Amino acid sequence: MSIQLAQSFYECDAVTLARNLLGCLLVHNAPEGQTSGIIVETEAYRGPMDEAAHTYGGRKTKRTQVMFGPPGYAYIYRIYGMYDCLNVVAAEEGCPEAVLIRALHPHEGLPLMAHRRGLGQLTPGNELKLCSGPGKLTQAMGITRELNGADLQGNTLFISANRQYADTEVVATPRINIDYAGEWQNKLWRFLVVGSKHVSIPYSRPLS
DNA sequence: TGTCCGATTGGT
DNA sequence: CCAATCGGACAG
Repeated sequence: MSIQLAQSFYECDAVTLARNLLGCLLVHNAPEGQTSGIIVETEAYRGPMDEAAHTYGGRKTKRTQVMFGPPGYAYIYRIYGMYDCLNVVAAEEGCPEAVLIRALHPHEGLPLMAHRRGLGQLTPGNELKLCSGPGKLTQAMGITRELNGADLQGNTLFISANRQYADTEVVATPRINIDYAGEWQNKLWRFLVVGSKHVSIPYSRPLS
């Protein structure tokens, strides 16, 4: 039995939240079963000033609407016409910041994850392919755009405290695939757990 | 309405 | 390196 993170946990800037979400447990209760995983990789996207963010320049559209709402809600969008990406809304209402969940260490429901990913049976060799990327983890956990705007205080999709990582166990790198973002691509706003084999792009060396 | 392109992934 | 595949953002 796990308890949802309090809404106050999300009431901080996206960079802080991205760091603090490492080690927390993401849970999805679906009709087919429950799946969960420990968050091992995140990226922060900060409101109007961040050229990489969907809300750059204060763009408030149908898609980005939930980012302008209160913290602790799911912002889920479709990318490349085929994958859904899960974000957690941060900061406060009217301040459109969010954290992209990029990778999980699978915890519960691994056979179901393997099935949803189209990998057939769960095997030792499959395990690293389940949730090692933003598109993979939503597919594995059955998280779709139907859950866009979901309240993370609910019982369907939520995050609970699990373990905490010390700063020595965490690394910050530039964000992935945001070449269009000018100088903002240099911000060290991607956070990963050092040594985790479940991240999207493995950490190899310190940046400096 | 038309065009361009993406906070990705998997295969060549 | 490149195709898949389609909704969002924006120009006209």
